[in-house]
Amino acid sequence: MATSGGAGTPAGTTIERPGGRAARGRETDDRILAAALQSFGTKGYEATSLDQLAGELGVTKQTILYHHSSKAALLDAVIDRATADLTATFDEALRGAGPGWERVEALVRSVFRLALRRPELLGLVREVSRLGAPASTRVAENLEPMVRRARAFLAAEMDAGRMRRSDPALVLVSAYSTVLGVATEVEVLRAVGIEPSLRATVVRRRELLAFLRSALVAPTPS
Amino acid sequence: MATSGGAGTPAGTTIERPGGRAARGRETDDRILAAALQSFGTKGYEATSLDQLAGELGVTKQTILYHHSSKAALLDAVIDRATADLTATFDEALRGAGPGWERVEALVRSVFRLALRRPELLGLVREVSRLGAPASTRVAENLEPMVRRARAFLAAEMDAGRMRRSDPALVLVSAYSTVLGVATEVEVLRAVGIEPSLRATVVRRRELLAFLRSALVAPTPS
DNA sequence: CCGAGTGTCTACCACTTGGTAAGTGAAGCG
DNA sequence: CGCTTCACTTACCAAGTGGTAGACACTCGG
Repeated sequence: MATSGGAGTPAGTTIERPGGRAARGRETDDRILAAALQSFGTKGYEATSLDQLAGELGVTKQTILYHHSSKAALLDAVIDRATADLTATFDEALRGAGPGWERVEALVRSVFRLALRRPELLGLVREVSRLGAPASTRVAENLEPMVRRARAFLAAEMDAGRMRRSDPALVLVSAYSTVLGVATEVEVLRAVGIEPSLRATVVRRRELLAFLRSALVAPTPS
Repeated sequence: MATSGGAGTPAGTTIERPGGRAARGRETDDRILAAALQSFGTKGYEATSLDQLAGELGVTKQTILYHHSSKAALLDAVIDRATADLTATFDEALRGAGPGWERVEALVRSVFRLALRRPELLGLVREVSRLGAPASTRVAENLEPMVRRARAFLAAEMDAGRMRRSDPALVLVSAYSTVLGVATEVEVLRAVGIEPSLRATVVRRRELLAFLRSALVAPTPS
C-alpha cells in the first residue's frame, strides 16, 4: 500500500527550494546512500534487496538503479561515503588529542562512540572484509592513508621506546581486531554473559584500554 | 549435465557394505553436512544456495531437504557438528598442555592450526555471530562449557597473581577477538601489507603471543 | 512556447530462491 | 509373495532477485 507513488510529497506539489530541479536528485541519492549504508552495515549486503531498500525509502527500485547502475555500484558508493565518514571522524578525534598514548585513547573512544551511535559504519567494515574483493580492496584503498599514518605512529612510538618493540603492522592488526571485536561483537559478549547497556559499555571501554595499554606500552624501566 | 541421476554409483549397483541400506543415508548426510559447513563457513549462509550445494554433491536439492527439513535446520545441524569439532580440538590441545600460560599458548596454536587447515570452522563461528539469533544462541549454548572453563581458568590465574586482575569475561572477549582476528582476517592483513604465507603465519603467531602475554600476564614484582 | 534533460514511475523479464507433492526403486520383514 | 520403510528423484511452484525498456511529469534554457 502506497510504498510508491510519491507518498512523501502531495502529488503535483514539487518543493521549490534553492537549487531547484537538480537538487532533488542529489537529495534522493543522499537518502538512498544513507538507507543502503544502514542496511548493508547491519543486515549485510546479500541480505539486503533493492526492492526492500526502495520500499523503506518510499521509492521504486528503478530509482535506485537510476542513481547507481547496479547493486555492486551502490555498494561502492556506500563504501566511499562510509570510509570518508570514518576518516573524518577519526581525524576529528585525533585533532584534539595530545601525543603518545593519548592518541590511542582518543581513537578507542571514537570507535566506542561509533559503535553506539553509528553501528552501521563499523558493521559495514566488517561486512565488506567478509565479502572480499573487489569491495574489500576499495575499503583498503580508501583507508590506506589512515592505516599508513597509524603504522608510522606505532613505529615512532617504538623508536622512542614508549611502546614495546615489534612489527607495527602486526600490532595494528591485533589492536584493530581487539577494539572492533570488543566494541561490536554483541553476540560474543552475550555468550560470556555481558548484556549490552550504556553502563556496561563504559566499563568495557575502560577495561579494553587497560588491556591495550598492557599489550602495547613498553615496560617502564622504573 | 548429469548433476543428478546417480552419476556416482553405476545405476542399479548398490554397494553392499556392513550396515547396508541404512548406512548409505548416514553417509550421504555426512557429505551434506561437510559440504554445507564448508560453504557456510567460507562463502556465508545467505550466499549458499541449496541447489548449488546439491550440485557440488551430485545430488538433488530435495535430498538435502529430506535429511534436513529446511535450510535453517541444516544450519543448526552444521553448527552442532562444527561446535563439537571445535570443542574436541581444543580439548585435545589442552590435554597435553601444562598449567598456566602454557594453556593459552596451546589454545592459540590450536586456533592458528585451524585457521590453516580448517578455516571453515572458524569462519562459521564468525558467520553465525553475524547472523545473530537463533543461530548464534545455538553456538553460544554449545560452546558454553568451554567458555565457562576458560573464564574459570582466567579467574584462577588472576587469583594466583599470575595474571593482571580484571573482569575475566571481558578479558576473554578481548583475547578472543584478538586471536580470531589475527588468525582469520585475511582482508585486514592484506590491507596493512601482509600477504598470507606459511612463513608469515608463523611470525604472526609468535607476535600475537607476545602481544597477548603483555596484555594478560601480571607484571612480575621482580 | 518548445525541446531537451532530469528524475521517477509502471511494466516487464529471465533467473534463482527455499520449499512442496508425488512418485520410484530397492531393501527388509511378515 | 505383498507391504512398508528408507533414500532419493522428477516435476512443480510462489515469491523473490537484479536488471531493462519505455513512458510520464516536471523544470529550464532558448
